[in-house]
Amino acid sequence: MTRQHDRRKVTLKDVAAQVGVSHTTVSNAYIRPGQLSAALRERILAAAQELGYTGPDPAAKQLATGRAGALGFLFSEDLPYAFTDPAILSVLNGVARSCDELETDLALISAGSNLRNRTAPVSLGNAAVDGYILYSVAPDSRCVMMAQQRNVPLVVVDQPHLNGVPYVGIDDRGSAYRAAKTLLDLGHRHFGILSLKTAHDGYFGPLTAKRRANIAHSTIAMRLEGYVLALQEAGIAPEDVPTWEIPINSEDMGAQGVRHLLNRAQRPTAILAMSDRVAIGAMQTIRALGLNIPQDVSIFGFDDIPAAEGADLSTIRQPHERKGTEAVRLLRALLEIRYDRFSRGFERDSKAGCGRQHNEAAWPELHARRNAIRLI
Amino acid sequence: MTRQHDRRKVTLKDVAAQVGVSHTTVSNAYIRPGQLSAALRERILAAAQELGYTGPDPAAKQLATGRAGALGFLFSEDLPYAFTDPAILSVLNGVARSCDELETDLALISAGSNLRNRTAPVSLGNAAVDGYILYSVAPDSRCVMMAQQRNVPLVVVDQPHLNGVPYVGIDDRGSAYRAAKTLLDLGHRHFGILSLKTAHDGYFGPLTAKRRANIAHSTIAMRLEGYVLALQEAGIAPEDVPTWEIPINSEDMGAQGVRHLLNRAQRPTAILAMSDRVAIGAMQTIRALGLNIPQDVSIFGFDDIPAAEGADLSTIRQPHERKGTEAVRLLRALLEIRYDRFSRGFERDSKAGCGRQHNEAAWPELHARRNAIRLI
DNA sequence: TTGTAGGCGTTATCAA
DNA sequence: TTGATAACGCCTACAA
Repeated sequence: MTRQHDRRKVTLKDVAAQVGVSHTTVSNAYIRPGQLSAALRERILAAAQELGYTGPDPAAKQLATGRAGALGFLFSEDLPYAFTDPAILSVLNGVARSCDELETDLALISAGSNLRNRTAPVSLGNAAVDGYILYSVAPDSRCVMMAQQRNVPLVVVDQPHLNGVPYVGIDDRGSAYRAAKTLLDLGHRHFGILSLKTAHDGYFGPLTAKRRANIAHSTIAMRLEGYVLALQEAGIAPEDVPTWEIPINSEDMGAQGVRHLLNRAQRPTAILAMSDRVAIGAMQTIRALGLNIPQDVSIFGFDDIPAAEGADLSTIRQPHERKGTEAVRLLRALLEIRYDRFSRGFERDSKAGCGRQHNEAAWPELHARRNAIRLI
Repeated sequence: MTRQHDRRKVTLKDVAAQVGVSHTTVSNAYIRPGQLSAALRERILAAAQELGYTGPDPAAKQLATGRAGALGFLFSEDLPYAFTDPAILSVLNGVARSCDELETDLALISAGSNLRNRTAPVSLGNAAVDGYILYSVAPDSRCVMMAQQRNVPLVVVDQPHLNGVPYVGIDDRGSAYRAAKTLLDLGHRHFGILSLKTAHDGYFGPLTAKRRANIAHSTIAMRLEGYVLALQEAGIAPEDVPTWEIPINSEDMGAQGVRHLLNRAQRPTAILAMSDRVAIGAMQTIRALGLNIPQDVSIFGFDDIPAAEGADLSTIRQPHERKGTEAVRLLRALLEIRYDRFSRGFERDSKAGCGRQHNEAAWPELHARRNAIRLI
């Protein structure tokens, strides 16, 4: 039967026929060079070359072995945004580096444009991957459901609260607490908070109580908790701390948002920003308003992106790249267990290496730079 | 036979058995909903849900259909570098956006660490992709050979000279010519050139005649040609134009390299830099030396990365993102032809849409900003 | 509208 | 050291 393929692909069989051996032997020539004589292998490779055989077909190999040799990285963000965010890029960088070392392919999948209409990208179901790294994807996203349905190992980064799925991330709450504490220790009593988005609805405005109770991303929730906790300990009520939510993590949004914090009778002397990009944007506005940093207003960021150092911004350092490498490492561990189990035919303790892991061990560092130091 | 898989995967067959239909019908339920009654489809989907069937296995589907539904993007650079280069990121962004729209997966493959030891990444041969986009990969690289061996459609970006492979890129020579011409028209007669790497050997030094004759990346060669052509037309001999080669496209390298151009008896009044990052770095050094821009030294960049505007740097605007979308578009066209040919069983003119394409039509724009304007 | 049969290209098992 | 045979899970032309 002719089938749909007119010009048939060169296959193992063709090579086998040419050399006069079985296709198994040809397969071995590629996979287990030790299983056949060097001379024969030589002949086979030569014949393959001559026939234009390009090596085992990935799909067929994958079907036969059950492994794709690739893993997927799922973004929560639009790609256009993701590729401008230094923090995301660093994580991705770590992931890519690890994949490179492990000779594993990396498939990029963006949930971005699908978050709003709540439909998951088809890629998610189709991608030839052995497992997924979910980067900061809201747990209620369809993407997460689809990824789980794939029934492949998962690891989440910067987004816990997925049962039985290992998690890589820092102690966001503790870090935020330390940021606020640092400013408190410098004598500040009037604070303003610039919060990242609590939902995917493009909201720009005060963080209302209702929104505060329904924060989609736990990293945001944790940071907020950390700030609030420190302030409460100092006798400052959360209601008295103006908090502005911005929909996009960008300098521009920070610049706009901070205006609403400064523009009030009791002007804050200290700003807690949930990211460095936001903080850096805020600094521009602060200066544009004729205020001095840190004499008039102190500011504290989060992430320690490269630009933070140039801006002399105090911040929390995250080991972004290591988050990526850790995620790959965890995923690999899960995969090994899985394949091991299948090949040996026994059930291992499914908790081994699979349970929730935090990997928070003293990762974040506090970097107090000039701009956070209150002089008076 | 038990095979290696102990806990067998749920397959079409299982669902079919459960519902009491053939597996073809189940397949149709997923692929051609119109081919069966809505009620039956409903029953099938319910059964699938119940049994934990996660949908057609990607590998099996790929083997049966001959398509992976994914394409590969091959970097010439180390990933750590690639993810810091605004120009590359923009291209990648365009690629990713197109893939998203086409519901196609995107596999990232870095040739970086393999360029030196001249071995291609195994991923290249294993990746489940229908075609490759080669981004600025030297044509003599093993990667290119491997990619060609895969016998899948290819598109190259910023790196022509691959026979029969479509090419996406701007008119680098013409653009460089215009950059140089702009400075000439302003009255400059003493130039210095900051060249990007001509080989992957980490060389930092004057661009020798020998190196000039063996430039690995044609974009570099073209830009150099454009500069030289314009200068020659103005009666300036190439030998009289100090040219410094730097191994990495970074601000730091630009800052270091320009020192060697300025540090000579006849100090150049105009610097031609092959990238904005290099130019921006150079500007720092120029100012650090107490020289004014553009009064003492004018400078011209290439790329128009976002930072160029802030730095007030005159430059050549490249449509980075569109390069990415164009590459995907071309690749898609090739794939359609290929599949079409196979499925219809006739040979189309293989030149149709396959030959070299330049897509240069008036893409680059010249952006002359303040810093290139000579006042005297 | 549904089912049958064959094929996609490879790897794994086990016997020779 | 080599080879026959059976999966792997799905798709599709064609027959019913």
